[in-house]
Amino acid sequence: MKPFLKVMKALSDPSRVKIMKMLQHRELCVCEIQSALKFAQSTTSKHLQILENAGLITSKKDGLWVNYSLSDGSESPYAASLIGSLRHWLDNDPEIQSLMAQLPDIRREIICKR
Amino acid sequence: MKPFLKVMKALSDPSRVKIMKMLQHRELCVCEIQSALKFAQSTTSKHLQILENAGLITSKKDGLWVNYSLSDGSESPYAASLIGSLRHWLDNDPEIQSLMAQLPDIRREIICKR
DNA sequence: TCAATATATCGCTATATTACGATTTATAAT
DNA sequence: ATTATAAATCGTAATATAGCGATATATTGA
Repeated sequence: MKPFLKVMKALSDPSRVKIMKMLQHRELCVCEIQSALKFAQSTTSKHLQILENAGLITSKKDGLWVNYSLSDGSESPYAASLIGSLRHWLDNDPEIQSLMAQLPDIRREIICKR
Repeated sequence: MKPFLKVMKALSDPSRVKIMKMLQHRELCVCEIQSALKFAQSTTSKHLQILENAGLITSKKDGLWVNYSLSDGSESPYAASLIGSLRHWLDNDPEIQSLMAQLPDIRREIICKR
């Protein structure tokens, strides 16, 4: 039951759902997500840990950056199913849409270096 | 986003997942569910309200009893999808299995009347 | 080696959730 | 009408979650 609940809990938070939707478009580093959601760095990192622990996203280190992307779902059938459903869900949500609109402007070379 | 989050939150609690799995087998009244989960009546009722509010279950009054059953999903596409997935998910979970084993013995005529 | 940058983790506070008992409401039977 | 039963709602305490700033860790470049 735990793996299932992890996926449900992970997707019970609007910020984490937003992260999932952003990652549908491209992989992102922590500071890009932080900038998009206007959260503290620690908060952003925590959300990412929760999503990763549920098997919904994966991370790949690249020098100083950690790139997060959608998981292939091999870790959890529940994650796999929800990742698939989320691809077409919530695209018409106004909050998601405005977030997607600003996504092209969020580039690590410009946004990061604090 | 709210309707989606309601479904995810509703399914983030192990007791509510158990209720969903029990309702796959047959409709149940509050005191039957209460007896199966060993919860106080108010706690049981609250869980049912949360599931119903998410569009995952529906209720039908029959005299003193309120019978709860799985929703047809027409209220929420997210609920519809998860109701479908849950039909085959978690059947091998030990907690779910032992709950299902005792389900035949939980009958309102015997259990209720407190 | 030292400084700068990106991320992760820790400690704390505010808020949300879960559980209970007590009370209220609705229905049925006497 | 009165009593009994099933369920819903209210108030409250315990626990979990989300957010932040401060700190620790890891990597890069000078």
